[in-house]
Amino acid sequence: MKYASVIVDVPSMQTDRSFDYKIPEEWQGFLTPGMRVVVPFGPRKIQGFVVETKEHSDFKRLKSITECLDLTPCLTKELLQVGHWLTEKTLCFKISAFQAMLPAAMKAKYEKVLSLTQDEHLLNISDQLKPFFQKQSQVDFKEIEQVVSLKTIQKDIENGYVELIYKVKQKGNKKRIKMINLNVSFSELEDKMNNIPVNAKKQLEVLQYFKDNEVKTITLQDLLAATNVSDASVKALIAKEILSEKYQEVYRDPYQDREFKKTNALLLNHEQQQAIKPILSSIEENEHHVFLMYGVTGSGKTEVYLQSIEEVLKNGKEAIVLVPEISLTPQMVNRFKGRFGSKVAVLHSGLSTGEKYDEWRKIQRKEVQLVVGARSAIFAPFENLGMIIIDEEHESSYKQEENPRYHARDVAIYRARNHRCPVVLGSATPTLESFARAQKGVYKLLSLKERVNKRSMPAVDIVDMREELRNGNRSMFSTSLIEKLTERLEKGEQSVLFLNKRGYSSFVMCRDCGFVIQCPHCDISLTYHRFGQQLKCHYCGHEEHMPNVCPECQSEHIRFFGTGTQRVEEELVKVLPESRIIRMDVDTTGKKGAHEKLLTKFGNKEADILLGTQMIAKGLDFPDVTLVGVLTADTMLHLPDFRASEKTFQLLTQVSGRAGRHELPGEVIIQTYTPEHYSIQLASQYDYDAFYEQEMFLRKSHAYPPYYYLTLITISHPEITKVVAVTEKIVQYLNRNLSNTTKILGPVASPIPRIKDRYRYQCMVKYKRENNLHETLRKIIDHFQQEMSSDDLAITIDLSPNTMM
DNA sequence: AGCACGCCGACT
DNA sequence: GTCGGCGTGCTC
Repeated sequence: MKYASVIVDVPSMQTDRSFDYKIPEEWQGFLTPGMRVVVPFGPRKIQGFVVETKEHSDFKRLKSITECLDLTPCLTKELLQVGHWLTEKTLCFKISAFQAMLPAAMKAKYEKVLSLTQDEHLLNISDQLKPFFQKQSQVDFKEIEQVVSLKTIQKDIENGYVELIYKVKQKGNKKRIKMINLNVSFSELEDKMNNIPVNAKKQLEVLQYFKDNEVKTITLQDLLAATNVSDASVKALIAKEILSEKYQEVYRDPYQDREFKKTNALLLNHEQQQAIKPILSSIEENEHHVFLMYGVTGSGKTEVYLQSIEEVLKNGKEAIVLVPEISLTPQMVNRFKGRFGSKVAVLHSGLSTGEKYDEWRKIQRKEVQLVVGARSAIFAPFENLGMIIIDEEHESSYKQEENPRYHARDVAIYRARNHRCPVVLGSATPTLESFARAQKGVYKLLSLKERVNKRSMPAVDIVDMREELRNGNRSMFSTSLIEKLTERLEKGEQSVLFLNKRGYSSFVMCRDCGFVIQCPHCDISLTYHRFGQQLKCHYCGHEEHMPNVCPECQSEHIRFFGTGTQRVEEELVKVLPESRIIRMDVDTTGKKGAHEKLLTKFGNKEADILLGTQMIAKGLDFPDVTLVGVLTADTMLHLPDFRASEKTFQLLTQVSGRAGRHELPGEVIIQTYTPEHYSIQLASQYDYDAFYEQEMFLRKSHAYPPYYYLTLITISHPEITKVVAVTEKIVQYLNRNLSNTTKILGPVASPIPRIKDRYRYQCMVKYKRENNLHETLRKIIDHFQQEMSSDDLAITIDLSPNTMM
C-alpha cells in the first residue's frame, strides 16, 4: 500500500475528515490502520491516526508521513470501527473519539523550538536573540516569544539564520530501569576478583555479591541497596568490562507492595446458580445477550461475576469489568486480584498517567486477560472479548460529561455485539431504562432476592427533622440519632454518618437583608471554605476573601449556611466528646492513598464514627458497622433534575446496605425534611418494585426517559442577546425539521444561567422516534460553524443527558 | 487549532 | 506610502 488516510489531531469541524499521505517506501507493507503517525500539516507537524491504507489517492500534491509512532496498531480494527460509531452516536470529532479510547499518555504534546541553522549564525542573529543561544542551539519558542518581538524573530528566519521546528512528543513514557549484567562466568569471576586492585574494596564487594548470590543480572537499584556501594564503583567495573549495563522496559506496578490472598470459587446458592446458568450458556454458545442482574445488596453478585469470568478465561477469551471508581473500593480490586492474580489489569483515575499507560500496554500485549476499571476501560484493546460486566449499572459516572459524551453501557453493548458475547449489568437499584428494557424482554432479567448470609436488610428509621425543630432541637442531629450513636459507643460498635452534599454547599448569607454572596462570573452562590476564610466558585475557580460585613447592608450578621463535613465534625465532637471520628471528604483525601489509609484505620477500629460524603456510599464493608445515619436525605431532591428521585432512592438504598453486613444486625437512620416523599419512604422499605412503578408513572406523564429519549442543546456566549437569538433560531429550525410527535422545549435559560461570564441557554428535545435527528443536529452545527470559531459562540449537544444541567 | 493571506484604516 | 488590525479560508 502506497498511501494512507490519516485523521489528524486538530479537533475542529473543518478538519474532521481524513487527509491522504504518501507512505515512505520503508514502511510500505508495515504501516497499518490503527497506528499513530506524525504528519506535516500546513507549516507544522502533528499527530494523526491511520484509518486506511490504499493504492491510489485522488489528491495530487501529497506529502509523506514523517514518523511512525507505533510498531503495532494501538487501535484494533474493531476499535477503529467503534470510534466511527462513537463519532456518529455522540456527534463528536473523529480525533476526539480515538483519543478517548487511549490512555492520556499516548496523546501528543506539541513543542515549538527556535533553532540556529548553523552555529556560526550566532554572530549574525539580532542582538535581542543572542543571549538565548549562548549555551544552546535550540530554545523553547515560548520563552523567546515573551521577550523578543515576533517581527525580529521573523527577520532572522527570513535571513535563514534560525528556523522554527515543530516537535511532537508523547505525554507519558515507558519506564526503563538500568540492569547490571555480569559479563563473565562464575569460574572466571574468581580470577577477575583477584585482579582487582586492593584499594578498590567497594568493587570487590560488588563482585562478591554476584558470586554469593549466583546471579548474572540484577537491577542497579537492587544491587546498590544490597551492597551499600555507590554507583561509581559499578561504573568502574563496567569500564573494565566485567559488568555491563543495559536498559530494560518495566511496568510501573501500582499494587506492587500489596499481597493478594488467593481465593477460590465459593459454592453458589440456588439463586446464584439460576442466575449464572444463562450467562454461562451465552458464553458457551457465543451469543450476544444483555443480562440485567438485579440483586439486592449482599446477594452475592460479585461471586457470580467471578465465576462467569473464570469460564470466559477458561475458553481462552478476555473479559472487561467496569466498576464506578475503584480507587474508592480497594476491596473490589482485592477480590479480582485475589481470584485471578496477574491476569488482571486495573485502570482507574487514582493511577498516574504513566501507571495507566503501563496497565494499558499489558492489555495490548495480551499479558492480561481481564481488565477491571472505570468508564474508559470499556475501550480495552482486547481482540477476543468473551464478556463485559458493568457493576453498579445505575452509576451516573458511566456517562462521560465531556466530548465524546458517551455512556459506557452503550459502548459495552456495541462491542459485545461485535464479539458476540454477553453483557452483564448488575445493580441493586437498576436504572429505570434498564429495568424497563428487562421488563420488555430486550434484556434478560436475572434476580437475586436473598442475601447470601440470609440476614434481613437493616431496619430503617425515618426521622422528620421538622418535628425535631418543633421540639426545640435545632442541631443537625436528631435525638434518636444521638441516642443510637451513644449506644454504639458504649457497645464498642462502629457507625457511619453520611452527608449528602450534592447541590447543597455552604453558601454565605446575610441574616439581616438575606443577601447571598454570588460569583461575579457565574450565577451561582460562592462556597465557603474554612481554610483561609475563602469563598470559592466551583464552576470557574473564582476566589475571594470572606467579608466581615454584608456588602449590601453593612450588617455584621453575615454567616455561612449549609453543612460541610467539617461543621458536622465540630458539632459531633460537642455532643459526643469521647467519640473518635474519621472525616472523609475532598480535604482529607486529597493526597494519593489517603483515602485507603483512612479506611484501613477505620477497619482497624481506630475510630468509632466514619463521617463522609458520597465517597463513602459505595463498597464499604466493615463487620462492626451496625449503624448508618443519613444526615440530610433530601438535599438532592430539589435539584432541577428529572432523575432526582431515582438518585435519592439509589443513594439511600446503597447507604443502608453499609450497615450490618456480617454477624451483627444493623440499623439505619434517615433524617429528612420531606419524610413523606415516595423515594425516601420506599427506600426505607427496600421496595424497588414499588419505586419503579411509581417513578415510571411520573416519567410517563412528564414525557421523560425511558418513555422518551432526550437531547439537550446548550448554547453559550458572552452576550445574552446573542445567546437568546441563536437558541431561538435553533428551536425554529428543529421545529421545522423534526416530526410533530417530538417535543421541543425552549429556549430557556440553563439551570445555571451564567458560567465564567458566558450566558447559557438551552433547548431540550424529547422524542420517541426521530430518524432525522442526527442529520438535523449536524446541519445546525454546520450552520453556526463560523460563529463558533470566530465569534466565541459555543453549542454543545448531549444526546442522552444525565441531568438538565 | 494554527497559520498565511488579504483587505482596510491610521500612522510616519 | 507602510504598518498592523483581524476577518477568511486552508491544511493531504
